[in-house]
Amino acid sequence: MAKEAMNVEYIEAARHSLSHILAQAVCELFDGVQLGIGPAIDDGFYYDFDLKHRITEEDFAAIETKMTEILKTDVAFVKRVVENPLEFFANMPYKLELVKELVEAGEKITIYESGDFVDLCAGPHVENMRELRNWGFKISSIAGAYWRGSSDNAMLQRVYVHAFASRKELKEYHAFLEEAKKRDHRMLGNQLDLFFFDETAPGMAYWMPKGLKIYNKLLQFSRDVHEAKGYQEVVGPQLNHSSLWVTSGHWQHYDGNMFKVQIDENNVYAIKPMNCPNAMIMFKKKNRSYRELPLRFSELSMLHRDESSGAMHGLMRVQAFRQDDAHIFCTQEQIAGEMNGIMDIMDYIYNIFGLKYKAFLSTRPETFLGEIETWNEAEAVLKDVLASRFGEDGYTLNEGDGAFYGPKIDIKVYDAIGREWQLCTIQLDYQLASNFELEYTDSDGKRKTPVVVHRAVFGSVDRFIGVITEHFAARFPFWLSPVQIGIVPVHNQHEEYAKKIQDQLAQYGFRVSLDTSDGTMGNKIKGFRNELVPYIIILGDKEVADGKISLRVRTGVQVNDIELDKFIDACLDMEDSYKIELAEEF
RNA sequence: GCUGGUAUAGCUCAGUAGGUAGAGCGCUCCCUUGGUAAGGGAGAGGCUCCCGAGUUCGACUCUCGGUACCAGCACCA
Repeated sequence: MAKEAMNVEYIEAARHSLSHILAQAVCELFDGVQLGIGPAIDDGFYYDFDLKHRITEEDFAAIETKMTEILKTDVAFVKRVVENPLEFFANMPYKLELVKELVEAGEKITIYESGDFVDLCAGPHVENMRELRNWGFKISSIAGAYWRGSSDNAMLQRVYVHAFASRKELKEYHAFLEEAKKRDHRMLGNQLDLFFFDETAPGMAYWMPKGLKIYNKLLQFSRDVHEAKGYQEVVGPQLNHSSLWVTSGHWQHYDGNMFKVQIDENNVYAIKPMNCPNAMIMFKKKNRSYRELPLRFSELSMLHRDESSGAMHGLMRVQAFRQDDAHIFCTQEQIAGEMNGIMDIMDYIYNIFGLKYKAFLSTRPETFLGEIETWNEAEAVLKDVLASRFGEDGYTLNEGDGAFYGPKIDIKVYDAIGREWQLCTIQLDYQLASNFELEYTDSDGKRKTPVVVHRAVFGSVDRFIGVITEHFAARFPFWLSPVQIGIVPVHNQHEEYAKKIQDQLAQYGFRVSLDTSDGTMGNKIKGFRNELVPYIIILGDKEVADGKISLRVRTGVQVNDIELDKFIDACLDMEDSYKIELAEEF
């Protein structure tokens, strides 16, 4: 490959070439190494190994040194077709498994040789190791990884390496990771006293007063938005008898993820992991007419899911959480309208938070329930909606990735270090309504089964708080800040005036904190700044005399001689229109 | 669940080649009456150093088991 083309393909080829160097280094340093695979990834590459020796961080330096030595040999990467691949790879069980499949598929088997090292590989590679001399690389971690991504297989040792076209870029990447660490919502949540976890309730957050303020603000926001869009909020039982879960299919398909409560020998209840079955029961409570459709039930109830121990991750993956859930009962003809309605809400909400997102459409899997025509029709509708909003190529199609009961649209956003999190999900369901024998009377007097749409925009409210904590680096917009305004009197003789200002602000419902403790004003300002309070009002002789206020904005801007009314107007504006930026002029 | 790692004061962390433990921040009190990110001093706080067993005269330190958390894999109908 041409070196001058430092494009995505070249970078991938270079990273992949480096993965061969890594594999060669590991083979030279340790005995009995069996090779798995070693692809390029977003920030470098990895290679999977099977060997007796447990690779630890202490080995990293030696491996890196060996890699550098190998690179200095200036050896070319040479591609060759293997004539008798099954013999060639006879002593390499993992490679052999891959080769067998390739041979069966009628593929030619190619290898790349770089000096003494040979690896099964389709390429492409750089031409010569010389090209990699200036690359910056560093082993980042070692972790277990299942062969071919299946937990039925052996676990190999995966060595992750960060690799960039220059040492400078590598350094910049490490700086980025450092920055990202500072945004970690688990650290910020603890530091700012928003939430925490206790060993006695893994994956279930304790929400402290300041964190709960954010939480409740989001719930209120969600309620306001959805009520305006014709949703009606409901609440179903937290604990439901197993018979309900048998009807819904969860007992059969979601068994391992439900917390159960044994009442007596014959009765087991499960804490709900989802709201849907309760929504079905609420629909079924009375005879429904087509005139009621689309019927939109929203629900913000607590959900519990028994997750496997390694899955938990701060607020991003928890065992107890709330979805801003809703179930829409509609006709097949109403699907497009409902989809657009949901996407409107999603777009409106994500814009308020300044979140960039990506859409994914998952279509009919191999095993599915229902009529194939219904599926095709539904998928066509979803594609239309997505194409009209994002363009034909503006979304990702995951063929065959849908649930067995219907296709779905997922929306993903990214956290501080680029980890991907699913927030919004919209799922069409052709199964649940018939499981529960839901019907409505259509205009022709016939009884018909409604289509069910499951949807959430925040996804999990808890996860959403995790994402926006990192997104804003805990510098929340004015309307979401637990404490919006801090007041620091220069001297305690100014406290009376400060109290007056506080009262006036509180009249508008703003969350104001007046610091009348013994500390110095420098310390008080420090306190509010560490708390990331949007505005600090400082009041001394000058302000008392003029009847005004002076302000320290979280951005660092200092503004003096402000009339309180002007400041209040600005605050009301930020509050009512959910502004992200803080006003700096009054 | 799997592989590897971590667990010491409210927080961030240090520490003991095995002899019951420290710093900074925070907290309390005193002095300081101060104009935009750390004024000075004193003090309290661990007595199960995550939990349980074992080795030992003696375990926070070593061994084994458990739990939680961290990185990754698997999982996320």
